[in-house]
Amino acid sequence: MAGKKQFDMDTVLDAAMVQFWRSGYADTSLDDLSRATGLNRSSIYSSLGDKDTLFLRCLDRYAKRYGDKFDAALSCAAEDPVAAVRAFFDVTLGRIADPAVPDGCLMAQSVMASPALSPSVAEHVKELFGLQRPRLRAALKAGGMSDENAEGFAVHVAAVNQSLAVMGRAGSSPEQLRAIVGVTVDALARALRPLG
Amino acid sequence: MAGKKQFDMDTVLDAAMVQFWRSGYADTSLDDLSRATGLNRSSIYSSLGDKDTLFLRCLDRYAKRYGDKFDAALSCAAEDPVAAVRAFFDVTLGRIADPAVPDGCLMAQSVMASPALSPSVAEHVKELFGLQRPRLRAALKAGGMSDENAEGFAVHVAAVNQSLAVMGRAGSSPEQLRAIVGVTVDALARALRPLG
DNA sequence: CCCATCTTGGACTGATCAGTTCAAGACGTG
DNA sequence: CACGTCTTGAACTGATCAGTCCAAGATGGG
Repeated sequence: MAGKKQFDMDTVLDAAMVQFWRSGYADTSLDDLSRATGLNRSSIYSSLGDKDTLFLRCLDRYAKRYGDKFDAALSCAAEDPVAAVRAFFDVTLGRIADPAVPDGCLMAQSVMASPALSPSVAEHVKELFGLQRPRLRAALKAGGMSDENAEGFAVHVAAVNQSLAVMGRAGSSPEQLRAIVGVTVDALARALRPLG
Repeated sequence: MAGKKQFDMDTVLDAAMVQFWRSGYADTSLDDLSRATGLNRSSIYSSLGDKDTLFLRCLDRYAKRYGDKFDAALSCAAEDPVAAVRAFFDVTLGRIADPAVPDGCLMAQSVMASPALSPSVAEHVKELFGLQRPRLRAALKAGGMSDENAEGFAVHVAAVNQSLAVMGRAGSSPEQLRAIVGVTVDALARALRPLG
């Protein structure tokens, strides 16, 4: 059965990430990971490391994948910051609406569960989670916002964006999620057109 | 050692609630609960039921305690809806700042972990979590807001309020948390003074 | 065609989990 | 003072956990 790796690393990491994403770190056993990836326990250990190591890989994978999408959404911030923030929220709304992927947010639920994680993993989660605010601040400043306003809106938008996953998992409808971001986008549009 | 109950039920329920609040359902073992409450396993079972039953009691206790505070904060909505929403957020900000109580939010983290809970418990969590929105909607309508605006702001405020617990657990400072609610309160003030 | 190498599957370990059982013993009643 | 009742502590059960180990066997180089 062996001699050559019998699996595609990307496929396996995606499957593991989805498993952690759906059930969280504590409620994902190695048997769950084995079932989800199709790999045996010893194959997981030899190829992906122990549970903490694999979890960190999945966190990084998640942060990279959606971080890139967030960056792309915000890339037009200099020309149209309101459209950029709208596109930013659309990344999350699209992810929540995507039936191919769990609802919720791996980062948000890992942060919430951080007291139960090992300290080093918890620290890593918070670092990745904290990347969102500077990303937004830079975009808003590029869009012409003052330092102070950009700081305040950045943390607000990051918070609202994160809340969508919780509200979605709590059963809020897509319309309700759009209403949540609508208030923020309107406030941003007004802050950027103080003369309007 | 026995013949009469050796503990105060309120004290014990508070201790159990705090334990679930700090560590979540999955990462709270009966040994943890036994240590936190000072009660033996069999005493927990005979007096408080099994883990699910006790968890439900703690959820209800949490929802009642803070639900009452939220109601009190919103009671002045008819006269001053902006101050009411500000007071609403202050309940959460005060809770997060209170060192006597864990950061995070028992409801939010239970919702996030709901796929790992038993279906009936998950359903109960979502019901309790969903009480926030109608509470806010009624207050905003009492404050003179249109049905449509009240609905949108209610779900937005509920989302932002929930996000404070996540952001706080992720390490956001009290100033950042205030900035998050500041954007929402400003938007609300503007929506309520369309002629200003 | 053969052998060294490496993946794989499954069995195993010790720890911990939720939940049960029961004897020991403290209380209140008579 | 004696007895029934009820709480309590500790031991126990079967399941599941993360992590380890090793024989079986497929592969590719020589």
